[in-house]
Amino acid sequence: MLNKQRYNFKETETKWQSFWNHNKFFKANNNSSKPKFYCLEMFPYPSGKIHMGHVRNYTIGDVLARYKSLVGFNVLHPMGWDSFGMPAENAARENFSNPKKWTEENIKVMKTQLKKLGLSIDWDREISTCSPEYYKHQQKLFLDLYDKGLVFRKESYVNWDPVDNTVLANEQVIDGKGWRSGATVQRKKLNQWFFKISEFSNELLNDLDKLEDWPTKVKTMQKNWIGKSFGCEINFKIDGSKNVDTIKCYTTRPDTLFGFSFLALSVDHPLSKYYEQDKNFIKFKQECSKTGTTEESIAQAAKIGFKTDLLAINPLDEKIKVPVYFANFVLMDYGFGAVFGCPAHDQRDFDFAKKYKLNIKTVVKPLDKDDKFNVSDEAYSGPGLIINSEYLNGLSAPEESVPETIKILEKKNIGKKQINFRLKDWGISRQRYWGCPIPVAYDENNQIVKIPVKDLPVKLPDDVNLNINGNPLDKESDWKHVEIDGKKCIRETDTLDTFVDSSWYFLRFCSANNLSEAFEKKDIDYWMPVDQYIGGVEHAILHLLYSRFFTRAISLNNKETNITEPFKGLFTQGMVCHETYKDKDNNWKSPDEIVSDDGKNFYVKGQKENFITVGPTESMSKSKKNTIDPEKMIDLYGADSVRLFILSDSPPEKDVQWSETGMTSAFKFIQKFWLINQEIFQILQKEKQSENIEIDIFTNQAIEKINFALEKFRYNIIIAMFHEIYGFYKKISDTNLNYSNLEINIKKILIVMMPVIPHITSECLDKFKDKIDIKWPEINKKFLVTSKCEIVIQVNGRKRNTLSIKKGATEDFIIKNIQDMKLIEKYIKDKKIFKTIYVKDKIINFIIK
RNA sequence: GGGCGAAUGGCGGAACUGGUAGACGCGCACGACUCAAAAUCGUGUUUCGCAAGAAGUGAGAGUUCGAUUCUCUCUUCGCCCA
Repeated sequence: MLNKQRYNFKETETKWQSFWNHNKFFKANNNSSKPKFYCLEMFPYPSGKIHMGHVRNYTIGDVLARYKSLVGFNVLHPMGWDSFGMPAENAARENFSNPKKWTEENIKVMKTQLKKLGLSIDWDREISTCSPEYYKHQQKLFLDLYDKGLVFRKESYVNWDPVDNTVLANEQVIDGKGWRSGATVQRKKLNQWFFKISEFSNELLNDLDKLEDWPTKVKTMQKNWIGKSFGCEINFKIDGSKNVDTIKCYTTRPDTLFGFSFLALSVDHPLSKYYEQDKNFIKFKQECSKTGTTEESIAQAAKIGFKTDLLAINPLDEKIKVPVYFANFVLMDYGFGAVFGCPAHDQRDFDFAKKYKLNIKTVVKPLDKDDKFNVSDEAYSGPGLIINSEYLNGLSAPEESVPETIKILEKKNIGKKQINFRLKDWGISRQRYWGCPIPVAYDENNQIVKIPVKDLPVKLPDDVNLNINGNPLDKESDWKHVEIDGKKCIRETDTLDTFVDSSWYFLRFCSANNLSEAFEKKDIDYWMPVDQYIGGVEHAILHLLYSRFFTRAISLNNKETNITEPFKGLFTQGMVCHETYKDKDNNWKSPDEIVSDDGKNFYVKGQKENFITVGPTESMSKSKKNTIDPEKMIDLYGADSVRLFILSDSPPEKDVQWSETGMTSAFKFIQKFWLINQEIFQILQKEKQSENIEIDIFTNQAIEKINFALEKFRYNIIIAMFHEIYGFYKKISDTNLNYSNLEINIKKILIVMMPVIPHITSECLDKFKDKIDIKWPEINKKFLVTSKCEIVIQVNGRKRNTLSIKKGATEDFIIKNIQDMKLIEKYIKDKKIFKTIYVKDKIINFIIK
């Protein structure tokens, strides 16, 4: 009898992981004649432990990388750590530790965890953005961009916490209040560093069309973010001041000029200098500073204005003069810091006009309304026809009216067509310790001095006092004071936004071990672009846009590199979700804190009376306590089982629901699969029988389906195929006959299962004495076409029967067969067939009356 | 408010260019093994109906011999932007 052994996943997985490790099995070769494939998943932030989102992300990538490698590509599949950032600083402050130590410990833990998943990663290329070996190159790149004029300094607003005396990131502002102090956040001007991303607005927009392997959803999001608008600038003549003749405005709706009722300026508009002595204006400006810096907070804030003594003249009708205000909803960053107000057709202007009792004149009517249409409760911003506008009347808005108005303004020489972008320059200064130091200093005249390349990297000081308000680097006087070329200077204490670190790490992977340069031309030429980038959709805008910008910025005026798009293919995976639980006191409970006797009603462990309310399935988060620890799952069920389950239930781009039963079912499959492999291996030792063509047919068809699913990221149907494969080979194995074509086919099956469950398949393949070259099997097309087919017989489009018949039959032949067999007799009895539709080898449809 | 996407059994989800709806898994039911249970294996499982049969892919219309698939309107949900 068979000696059935239970599969010891721990032993087998450890064995293969150390085999891959020691043999550097996944080392990518920089000098290969093979075609390359660069497979990259978004690198993790080392927050402590890996979570299920990582497991899903890296499993998806690993399946692809292993598949491509088996198909014959030279695969680059690296991993690194996005290791600068605030959480390290916060954690260190709380634990009186050090961000560096905290980060390095986390990396150690998470690396071990990732290795337990059996990922096919070239660990020799591991990078960490917080290491000086990484950021010294980044500092060099920063200086290069500075020399190209793509880096500049300007005054800009930050979220200021007046209690903690510190700058807050947008996500640290919750309902307009500081996350730690709870103080109302103010806007404060600081001199900050920027990347001139706006220089590439047009390119970044137009080149989206080239990205065929990106989800359209992401492309649209980027398009909207860049926000190209067509409009015009208008010079409004100003009455009532010696200081100013005209004010320049940008608008996308010049066609509503006859509805013009006020002109609004940003408090930072150059004109504000004439009001700085005015107490009321100072008070107003202070009031404005209470509004946050995000677009959302500005949109939600109550609209307030400060009326000046100026009057703006309507360029289309000089008799009309309207007041000029300073207003809190106008930003200096957009247009020229001045907007013309047309309350009837812009909700913001409408709110403002209501508040200050300004004229509201309707100049556009919806198509289904008559000329007496009047805006009353809210602005109308939809399409329509122009009314109440003299010579513009009757034009369709906006498609005819906008260009026509621009033409008129241009003729009068008071305006011109202009294109505007919503995309603003990228502010990269952070008033934080745990980030890449900006490699510049300031001399005694406060002039910028670049740190000489020979002095790079500018290293972060190791031990700093984090328990102070503001940027810890400001207080490091030893570090701050530096002598450059004999001049006494003070270092820049701002550090770089961590998005900078991740904007070029994919280039570094190509030459990860080159100590002197960030990357080498020949490596980039070979590996770039990333063939498949995989990550969460939450990075669809910023990270991807910044990376696209940075790649272009590096290539600008650079003879060495001329790449523009870093990521040829993009795939965004869904989140991992789990049910949520609350106890009777409304506290979140984690899945391992609760138990059930009947599988329906849950209570808190050890407290039978404390019943649990099962909440909706939501993405795993610590705050809702609905997380599952991947390492526990790997220890309990093994990496292959976890990989199998995380791919099995939903298509990768959709959210997947974690379930204990799903997990155990994957585990059971691995066990069953091991047993059947043992059985088949025993059978293969027996005397050979004739061949069984069904095995070839099934196997080739299964591989065909798997190939298709792999190319389209339909990984869940691969898992479904695995179950079918099991079912088929179970039947074969039950015959207990060693068909002469069994061995060759079972080997093929083991290979195509490798990308998903690499450990168990490696172990099974290893049992065969004649070690085969493990390559992705070719499909033998002759097994894909079968000689017979089933014709569906329909009557009036409804399926009534089927007919199994040789392929290629004629319509007459089929009709004869059907009539002979009386297959559909009762449906066509006493009826007349007046039409027959026949699709060869598929369907025959009788139309009767 | 705008943009994008989705909606299929008790549940997660299959169905390539319009051509047998519900693959595969979970759950459930029954059976085998067992003193019993768990585990395992087998069978069944869209709904209504004893059956013949009928209905059926969010709702409604349209195109078609034939629509989960294409077009239009609507509803609900999700994501992003405001």
